[in-house]
Amino acid sequence: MPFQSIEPRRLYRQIADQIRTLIGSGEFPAGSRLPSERDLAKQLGVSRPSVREALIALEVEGLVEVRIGSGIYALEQAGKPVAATAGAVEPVEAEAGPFELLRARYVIESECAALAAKTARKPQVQAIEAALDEMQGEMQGAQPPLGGDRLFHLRIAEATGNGALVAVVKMLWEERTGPLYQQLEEHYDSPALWNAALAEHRAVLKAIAARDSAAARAAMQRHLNHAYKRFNTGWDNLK
Amino acid sequence: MPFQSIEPRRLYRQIADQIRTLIGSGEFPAGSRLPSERDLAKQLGVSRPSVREALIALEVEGLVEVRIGSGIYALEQAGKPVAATAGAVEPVEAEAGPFELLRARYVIESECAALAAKTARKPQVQAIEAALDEMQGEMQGAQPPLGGDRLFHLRIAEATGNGALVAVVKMLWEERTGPLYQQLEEHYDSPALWNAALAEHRAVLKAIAARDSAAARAAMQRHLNHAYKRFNTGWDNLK
DNA sequence: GCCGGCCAACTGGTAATACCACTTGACCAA
DNA sequence: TTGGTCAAGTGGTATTACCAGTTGGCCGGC
Repeated sequence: MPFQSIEPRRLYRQIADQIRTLIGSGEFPAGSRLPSERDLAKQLGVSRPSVREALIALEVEGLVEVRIGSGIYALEQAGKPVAATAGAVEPVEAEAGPFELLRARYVIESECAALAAKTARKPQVQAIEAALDEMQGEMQGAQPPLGGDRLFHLRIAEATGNGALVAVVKMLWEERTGPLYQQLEEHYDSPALWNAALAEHRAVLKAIAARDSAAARAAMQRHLNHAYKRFNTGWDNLK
Repeated sequence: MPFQSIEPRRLYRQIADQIRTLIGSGEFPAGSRLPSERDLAKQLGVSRPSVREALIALEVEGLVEVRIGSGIYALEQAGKPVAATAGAVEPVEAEAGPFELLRARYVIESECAALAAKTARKPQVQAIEAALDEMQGEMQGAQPPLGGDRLFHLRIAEATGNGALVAVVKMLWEERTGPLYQQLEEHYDSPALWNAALAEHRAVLKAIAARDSAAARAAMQRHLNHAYKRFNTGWDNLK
């Protein structure tokens, strides 16, 4: 019984999503003026306060600028999640956002696992175990174990004792909130796949508990490699 | 005539600032429930819609969580620079900020160099060379070649073709702005040390240009290891 | 013709109010 | 103990109104 938590997304978020999409798709180019709050409310069939709430959310995100008495203007999207970090040189091989992230995690988290195997003590190992337990608990509740999954990877980073690495892993994980990612999550969301992920997690934990640095690195590499492949099939299905 | 633009900060921002301060000062500890929207409006002397707008701004920033029918709750402040990322478990080996960062860079940038050796093409190699030239130019001007140094490491990350890795390297570099770091920079700032760093950079570049992945990794490790030691002597001198 | 000021239309800013849906906890009955 | 109901409190949304700022056109004067 795959109950997915009933979560009536609040109106202002739905409105913000729509406007965000319109800006992203070039419907409202950077610098252009959007319709007035009243017009937006009318066109969207919602009240003006709701539109205002959505606009404030977008303003905080830095997507639009509100000028009193003048109107609402779309802004340059300087700080796109990650991809927009185009350097002075053209990219070598363009890779879509989610896959970029997974490759980066492959590189970084494998080394984290290797390091953790050297530095982790009992409390750290227990913390990782607890994350696995939470993951399993979520799965028994027929929920996608996203919380436990995240916790597992963070705990390993924490076990390195290096706050900067924790911050990096956390940062990469935050990127999973993008819309593209969420579509892929759905393809990923089957009990069989999650069970596979859980088993791979256990292998990583086992290597860390055994202080086997090379094995921990290899296990994490295997895990993220599989995740990459699983996403890839989901990607193909989307097209 | 230092006119500062008359900018009547919008009400919702003022309200958000106040609440943000209260959360930051521990008045509303993480997890605690804030007064209801109606109470906040009454206490602040503003209307409820304005309070709602402020709360939505804070919600987008990740400072509070709004639960329908229940109330508003202060959240953990996860996103502080780096150090405040105290995990649920006590750190293994406490390490001061700058050394944490260098260790993290050691792990991550070594792999970046190894990857770059595989993926870099001529334009990327030339971009790295340009960064070295800039570094050398700054040194001839008797300046600490911070700009060129940063550029060198960023160019290597860009040469991997992975935007996420670029973002990570950039993020770690930003942390160099801390006060503690700057004190150390002074100790680091001698022509002899910078010349050593430049030579190490060249070794990395040579390996990447030669498509030698393992050598690139080793060269970068050597470089950051030396940086670590140089900082360490500076650290001892401080005490 | 050109410049200045005025004014009206439009825009966002804020407030007040009302009603709905949800959560919570107390209370009560089986 | 269990479950159910119910009322109070909470956030969600809509409606309405009015204020204050911006904008652009109009019209007078120079």
